[in-house]
Amino acid sequence: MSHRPVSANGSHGIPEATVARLPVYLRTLYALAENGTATVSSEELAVAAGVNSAKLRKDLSHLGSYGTRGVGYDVEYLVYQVSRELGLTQDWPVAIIGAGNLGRALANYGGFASRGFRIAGLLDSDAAVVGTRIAGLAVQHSDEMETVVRRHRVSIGVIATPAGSAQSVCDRLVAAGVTSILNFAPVVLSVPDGVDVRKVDLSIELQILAFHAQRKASMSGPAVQVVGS
Amino acid sequence: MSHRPVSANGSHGIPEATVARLPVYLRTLYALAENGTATVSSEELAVAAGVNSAKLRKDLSHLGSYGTRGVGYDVEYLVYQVSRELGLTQDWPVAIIGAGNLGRALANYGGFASRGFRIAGLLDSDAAVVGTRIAGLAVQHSDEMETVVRRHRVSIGVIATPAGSAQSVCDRLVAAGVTSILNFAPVVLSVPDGVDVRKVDLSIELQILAFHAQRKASMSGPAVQVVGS
DNA sequence: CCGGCTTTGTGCAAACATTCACAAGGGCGT
DNA sequence: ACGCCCTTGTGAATGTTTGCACAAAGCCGG
Ligand SMILES: NC(=O)c1ccc[n+]([C@@H]2O[C@H](COP(=O)([O-])OP(=O)(O)OC[C@H]3O[C@@H](n4cnc5c(N)ncnc54)[C@H](O)[C@@H]3O)[C@@H](O)[C@H]2O)c1
Ligand SMILES: NC(=O)c1ccc[n+]([C@@H]2O[C@H](COP(=O)([O-])OP(=O)(O)OC[C@H]3O[C@@H](n4cnc5c(N)ncnc54)[C@H](O)[C@@H]3O)[C@@H](O)[C@H]2O)c1
Repeated sequence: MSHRPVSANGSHGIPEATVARLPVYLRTLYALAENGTATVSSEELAVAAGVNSAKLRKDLSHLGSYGTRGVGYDVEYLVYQVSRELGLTQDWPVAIIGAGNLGRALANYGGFASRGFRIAGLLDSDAAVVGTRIAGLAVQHSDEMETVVRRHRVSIGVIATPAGSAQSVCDRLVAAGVTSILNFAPVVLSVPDGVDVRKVDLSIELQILAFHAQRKASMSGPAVQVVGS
Repeated sequence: MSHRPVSANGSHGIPEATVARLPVYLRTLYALAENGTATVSSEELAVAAGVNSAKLRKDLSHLGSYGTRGVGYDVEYLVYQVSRELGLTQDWPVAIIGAGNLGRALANYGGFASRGFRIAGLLDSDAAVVGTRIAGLAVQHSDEMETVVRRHRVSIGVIATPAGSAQSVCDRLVAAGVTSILNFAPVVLSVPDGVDVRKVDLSIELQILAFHAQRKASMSGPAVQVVGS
């Protein structure tokens, strides 16, 4: 997903690749903290997070100099710093549009609320679904989208409708003031500048796996190997 | 560049970034085909897929020279070529481990089977769930994992269990012969060389969105708009 | 058959990302 | 108080991805 190339490398010059890894570090740090670990070296943390330790250090160095040479990082302190950088010290109201199979699974997902993401609304256009309660939340009609977004100051919208409705739902969310969208529908959404879209696409992930699986298979399988040279 | 004389280039040269975009192009091409479009230019396809047209052309050039200068690409032919490259001309049996909220949503997901991915098994360790039918499939006990993987020659496994079980499920899948894993559990899986893991993590995506949302908020909010004192 | 128009395929340079390798810094044992 | 040992933070080297810009190539109208 290409984002705008961030106009100027202002005070916040954190590379996109780093931003994408910070949540992984954070999760790893939480696990360590729960485990009673007070201090961790870049090497240990890197192994636990599945990355190279130099990369981890460089990533963390973008947030500031929070380690102690010869010792490592204070787990609790680093949790705080990473959380702050990611904006997790505040609450983020989220609206989920589409209460089908996926929308319901998302609403039921505990890990959702666990990091400050609060479901402010669960909307659907199907009258048969509206009014039912999911995870303690009553499904609202999607006519309420604008109202919900404004009342709860929702800035993050999750699209879990069929592909055909995704763009129009997206447009409405944006018009209502949402500036960040997580899209589960298999379509490329088009949005105005200033709005961030991230997609989660099961089918794409499987196809990427299939590509590599095929490559592996043609290696050890039939004798169709090494032609080039 | 040294001109490799022949053969389609099955040789291992497609950049990872390209591989990740091919499924998007493929989806876009299917939409065009359904729409009756027979031929498409790189510019049109690029816009529909949400990428730069030079990038698209370079991506496609890795598969071979399938365009016609002055005209564009034949949609149907390109669908075939991209599909072949991704390994979608064959069937990929998939096993889903964990038939909870997410596992059930996945099993019910139509787009799953639509590209040659066939659910060969849906497994769970909970006796209360085993035996129930989901999307026409009986949930099997996870003791059957090895049997299912071997009998159906499953090479792609989908992990939809709680985080705590994910690594052990992963180990068993790998031991049984699975070499590609799609992981929905919020943990870093460790696997031997030769095994591919891709993760889908809702929580990470939200945190990335929160980071950018925070930055946007601090732009227009308080007078941080550096203008030069 | 030719010249003009359009669009591909790619050389190249810049931007971005990863990794190595080590000097600088800091704690700890003596 | 000192020096040893460990680990951070980062310059520099290397690798990857992007996007521009344009020559080469194919179609079409005349
Ligand atoms: N289920 C999965 O595992 C899965 C996986 C990957 C992607 N997806 C994608 O996620 C999306 C949802 O999948 P699903 O399985 O939940 O589908 P679903 O059909 O079960 O649910 C879709 C819901 O959206 C509602 N809806 C339709 N149009 C709407 C609108 N304009 N406004 C509000 N609500 C609307 C429908 O009433 C329905 O309840 C689809 O785009 C699907 O391709 C699903
Ligand atoms: N629900 C979501 O929207 C969502 C979103 C993102 C990530 N996730 C992650 O996906 C995973 C599944 O989420 P869920 O909401 O479906 O949870 P869930 O609790 O509803 O389902 C988990 C299922 O896995 C089964 N299970 C547990 N251990 C097992 C084992 N060893 N072998 C086989 N099956 C086993 C359980 O019996 C249960 O049926 C979790 O790791 C969760 O963090 C879920």
